[in-house]
Amino acid sequence: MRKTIAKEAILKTINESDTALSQAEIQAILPDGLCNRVTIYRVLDRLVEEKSVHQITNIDGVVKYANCHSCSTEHKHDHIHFNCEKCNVVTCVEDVEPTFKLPSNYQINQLNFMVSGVCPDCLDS
Amino acid sequence: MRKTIAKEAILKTINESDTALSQAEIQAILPDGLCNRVTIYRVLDRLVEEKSVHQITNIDGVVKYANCHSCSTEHKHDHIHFNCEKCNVVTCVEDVEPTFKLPSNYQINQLNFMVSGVCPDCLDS
DNA sequence: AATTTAATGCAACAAAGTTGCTTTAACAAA
DNA sequence: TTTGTTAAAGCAACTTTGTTGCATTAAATT
Ligand SMILES: [Mn+2]
Ligand SMILES: [Mn+2]
Ligand SMILES: [Zn+2]
Ligand SMILES: [Zn+2]
Repeated sequence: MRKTIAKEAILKTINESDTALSQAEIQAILPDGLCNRVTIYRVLDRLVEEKSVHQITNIDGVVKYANCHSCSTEHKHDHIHFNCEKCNVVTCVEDVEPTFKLPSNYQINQLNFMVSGVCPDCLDS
Repeated sequence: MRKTIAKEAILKTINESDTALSQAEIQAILPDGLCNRVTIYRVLDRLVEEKSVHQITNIDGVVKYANCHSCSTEHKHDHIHFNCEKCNVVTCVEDVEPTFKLPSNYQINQLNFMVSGVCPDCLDS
């Protein structure tokens, strides 16, 4: 994957954010005119394929992207994600990995665990 | 909520299915011309509000609807859902409820736990 | 049977994402 | 440094999916 202005800016946006971002949110953050909206879609696809970012599907169906925090050895993204219904923010709860026991005759490729409610910040205010 | 032909047919379709169904899938199952596609959207919204069916957001963002199986006392839907990448079917794995420990300063309203991979049926074939 | 109003049908609209194709620019080789 | 190759970007058109407004229909209550 070539090191283009759009790719660098989008990856930087995701990595500097402490919440998961959608295409629309990334577009809003990027300097106006930095790149076409189609380019954002295409760069995001490539970043996911390249395993440079994680993909989360929010409880409302909107796809969000988050930085790979501790994926140096292995690309892993099995923690819980929290969707705040007040501030509409999705965060990686990196230290909370759920446990569950599916029968062994299921082949597991991917997890998407969403918890929705009200975040600590919105609760005390 | 009034007992209409569309509502009865849609609820029956969901209840008779052993997999979760999307609006598009329900529309394909219903007899042609039974009701307008907009009606399906509106009936589904009401069935969810009325707590007659459960709502699941698949890993691809598509919303699916499943019957309330053991919700006579309480409307609860915290088990895992499995998305098969081969047969493209979403099933409720009713007996597998994940455990996780979020800090108490999170207010939890709703869960959406998806596991994606290959289902037992598709594995041995 | 008459009344009320929830529910439906239909058309138009809106949001979100995709595709085809031309042009641009990253980057490697000469 | 120039040249060639092709991935990536821009742009317009399109598709898909879901929503809204409003007139009409039909459930349910009296
Ligand atoms: Mn995450
Ligand atoms: Mn279920
Ligand atoms: Zn919040
Ligand atoms: Zn399958």
